[in-house]
Amino acid sequence: MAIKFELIKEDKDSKARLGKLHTPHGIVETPIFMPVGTRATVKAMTPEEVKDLGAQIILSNTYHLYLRPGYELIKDAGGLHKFMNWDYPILTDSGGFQVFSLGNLRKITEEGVEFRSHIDGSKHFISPEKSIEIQNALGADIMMCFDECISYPATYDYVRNSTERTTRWAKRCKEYHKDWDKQGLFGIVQGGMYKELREQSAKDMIDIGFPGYAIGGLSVGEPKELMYEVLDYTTPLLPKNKPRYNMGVGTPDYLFESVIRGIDMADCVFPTRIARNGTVLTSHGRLVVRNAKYAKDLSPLDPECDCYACKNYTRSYIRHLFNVNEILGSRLTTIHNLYFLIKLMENIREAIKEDRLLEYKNEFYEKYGYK
RNA sequence: GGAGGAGUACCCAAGUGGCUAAAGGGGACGGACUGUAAAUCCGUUAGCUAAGCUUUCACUGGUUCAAAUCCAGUCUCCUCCA
Repeated sequence: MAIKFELIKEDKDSKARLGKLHTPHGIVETPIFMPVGTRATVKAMTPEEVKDLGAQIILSNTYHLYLRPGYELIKDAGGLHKFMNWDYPILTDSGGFQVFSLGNLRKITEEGVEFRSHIDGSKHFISPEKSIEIQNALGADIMMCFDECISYPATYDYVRNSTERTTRWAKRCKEYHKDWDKQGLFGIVQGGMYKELREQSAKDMIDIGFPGYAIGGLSVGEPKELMYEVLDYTTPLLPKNKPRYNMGVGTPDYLFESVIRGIDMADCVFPTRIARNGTVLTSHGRLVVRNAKYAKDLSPLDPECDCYACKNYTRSYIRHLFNVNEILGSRLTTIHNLYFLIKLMENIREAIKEDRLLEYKNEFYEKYGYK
């Protein structure tokens, strides 16, 4: 089996876990934050930089790579790892999120999803089998089942029908995938914000059986308390000896709250996206570095940070770069934000190890300015 | 000296009697961003005691119920001819 999860320790005050995720391209320490590199690149970063920031695994995307450059090209290039020069673990999303994000550009049927390309409007059809075929060609260590990420709010009937279909699709994904020594495949629990449907979905996914389970359909616009509530009752349903992945969360509070509820993995475009838009995460909260008030501020983005950007550059300089639309601005803020979350997860792992996660969380929240 | 053209908000620029505190860009300022249709998107950008009121389209005066828009004069700039 390509994917093995080693549970090292459980936190005494919460459901947090410390673990090691074994993959064909190395071991990932959990809980982990995974930077997103949708189009075979973590935007603005070289893979070497991503690695130097401490990233252990990155995400990429089936739908985007299928459209461009095409999965056969990547297969011929020796797979995604080789193609993008990243020799560490990769997880590919199935295209399921695009069923959500592409809105009226897609049509869902039992067979699969018809997409209108967001690039040129051309029609494409992705079924569970097709998604796995593409992901097999890409060769990521961890593949995701093709699912529908349901938007919020959604009616009970819609969620039930969609979730049941996601379950049928998961079976088809599992059946289609052959080489389990080379690549793992995770199931995705859906069920919207309905407890009963989450429970059913979790049970169904476990019955099908995967080396890891994700909780999908969260962080789609629902109030955060609702997300925490869903995590509260969904996470404990998942097997202890398998990794649990909360898809699409990446603010510090979401990460803390997920980990505390027993989540091992998370990914998010948040740090890289807001970085390119001129916002950074700091130990004292978010800071919009392109704001005028930093024009003459010669301090680093975060005085308590020892990332490359903070060690070498000032807010004033980085604001200037944004002001004149120089690409280095985005690069520096991206470096900082990724480092910030990677370091945060490192601290979280350390805190779990020392049984002081909740203390650490409280300290962090207070300083960051949460609540 | 002669002929023609132009002066609009921070900048460029549309508008040539009422629906114009004035289109559209840019800039500036602020906000959003959560399995990436994103180096994107949204909002504000004359002043105020902001419902409303007051002062604006080079300047001065005039015509009109009503003027950025019409008329007269003045100033400034541009092009061409001497």
